[in-house]
Order: sequence, then structure tokens, then C-alpha cells
Amino acid sequence: MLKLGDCFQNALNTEMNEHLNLVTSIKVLVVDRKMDFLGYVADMLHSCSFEVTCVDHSGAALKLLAKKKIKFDLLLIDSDMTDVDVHTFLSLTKNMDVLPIVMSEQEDDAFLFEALKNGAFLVLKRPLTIDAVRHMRQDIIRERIHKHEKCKKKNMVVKATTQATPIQENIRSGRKRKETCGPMKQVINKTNIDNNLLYQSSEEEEEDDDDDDDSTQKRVCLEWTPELHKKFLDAISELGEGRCFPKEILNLMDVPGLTRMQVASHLQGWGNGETSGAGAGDALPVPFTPVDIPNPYLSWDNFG
DNA sequence: CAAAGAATAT
DNA sequence: GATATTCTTT
Repeated sequence: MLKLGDCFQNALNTEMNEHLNLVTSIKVLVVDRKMDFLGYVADMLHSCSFEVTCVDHSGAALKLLAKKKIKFDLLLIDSDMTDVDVHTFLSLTKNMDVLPIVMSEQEDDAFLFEALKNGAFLVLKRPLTIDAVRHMRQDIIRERIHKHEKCKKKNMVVKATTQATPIQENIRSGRKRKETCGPMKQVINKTNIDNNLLYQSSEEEEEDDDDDDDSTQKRVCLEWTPELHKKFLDAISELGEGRCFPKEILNLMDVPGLTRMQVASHLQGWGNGETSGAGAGDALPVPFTPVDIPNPYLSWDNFG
């Protein structure tokens, strides 16, 4: 027997579950090279019911973020990392779906500005206080609420538009890819991030790559910021424009977390454009000195 | 097999 | 249009 009140109760329950989902299992990745501080921060985060993963250098952090095995809400980075400059690190995480928060000893505006410009959500003074952590938690929850509401709206729109269409199962346009029979390409990459991982707390979170809460997970992709691009150019000019291979560029750039593929892709895209021409619209005032470019066909137009 | 480079896909 | 991913060649 269904009483009128039950419906109401159900609605209330689902709403409560919704809220519960939005305020629990907030995952944070902490990056700090100092172990003791890492422990201190982790404890504090735990006490505010965060799920904490700690890492002692940025390379490990970038790998974890790129793998997307765990969907981190928050990235807490110490400003003085040995392996890479914070601002570079920030720009690397720009398009990943996390809120980056920088912990810093410094308080000057120059630093603050640079960090914020590079995508930091907040810059906090060290040592972290419990209050700051509580605030961070609220930031995340607010973020989640906004996302959730956007999602709900989107779903409603989708439902409305696809009302009467039969479920056309993915006949992807164009040619079919990899329909070849034979051993599936299921090479499990043995990534050894565990070497760099100090510890992972909370449960062992083994969700497959289905979307957990919020549907579409944003595709992460690297943004080639001017800083990164400068490193790239420096590497190339050091190698000589003639023979510069992605792997060597990668090594020379020495940016943790950057992959050879990404460099290759950038090289391809960059190479298609103007290669150090007579400065049509070069965005960067990089003192790029081309080394032995064979250019026997200088424009004859110059001679009338 | 690994890496580069070209061709596509997102 | 920028970046990623896949395919083909080296």
C-alpha cells in the first residue's frame, strides 16, 4: 500500500543520497617532497574526511593524474618542488579536472599572481591550518554542486530531444577502425609509479573506467603554454633543427610527466606552421637562432 | 620491438 | 585549431 507520504519520503531520501554523494569521498592528491610535512597534511585532511593520496615529487603526481584511475578533486602542491618549477607544474595540470591549490612559504604578490595566472585555484600559506582545510572542503563541495546541477540540466535537455528516437547503437560514422581479428591489443603497461608513491590511504578504489558520479569525464590534454613551448624551442635549437627527434627533445626539455607522444604531436603541429619564417605573426619573442637551415631559394622577387 | 612520421580523430 | 591517437614505415 503506497501512501502519499511515501512518495515524498522517497523523494526526500534520494535527495539526501544526492547530498551525501556530493559531500563524501573527496579525493585529494598531495605533492610535497618533505615527508614529515606530507604526513602532517595528510592527517589534517583525514580529519576532515578527505581521501588522501600522497606523492613526493611532481612526476609521480602527473602520472597519477594522467592515468585517471582515481578521479582527484583536489591537488595540493608545495611550492618548492625539486624536480620542477611550480608554475610549470601548474600549467601542466591546467586542463586536468582538478582544483590545484598551492602551499607556499612566500606571500608576495608576484608569486601569487604568477600562480593564479597559471591556473592555481588558491595559494595558501604554510603551514596549513585546519581551517584552511575546512574551507577547501567547502570549495570542493560547492564545485560539485554546480557541476551536478549543470549535469541535471543537460540530462533534461537530452531527454527532451531524444524522446522518440530508437536506440541507435554506435554505428560510428566513417570507416571502422581496428576490426582486425587476432590478439587484442591489451598490453597492460607496467607503470611503476608505485616506486614513487609514498602511500595511498583510504580504500583501494578500483573503479573501472566507467564514469562514476558525473557523467562525461573531461578529456585531459596538455596545453602548450609559452613556457613549455620555449623549452621545446630551446631543445630544438640545441639539437639543430635538422635532426631533432621527439625523444631527444623530450629528454632535453626535462619536464616530468611529459610524454614522447605529446612532444611528437607538438612537433608535427608546429612543423606544419611557419618554421621561423620572416616573422609574419610570431607570438613569441623568442631569440630563436636557426642553425644551418639549407635555404638556397631565397625569394628572387626581391630583385625586382 | 621501438621510434618516427603521416594520417586521422576528438 | 590544437592536441591526441592510430596507422604505417623505418
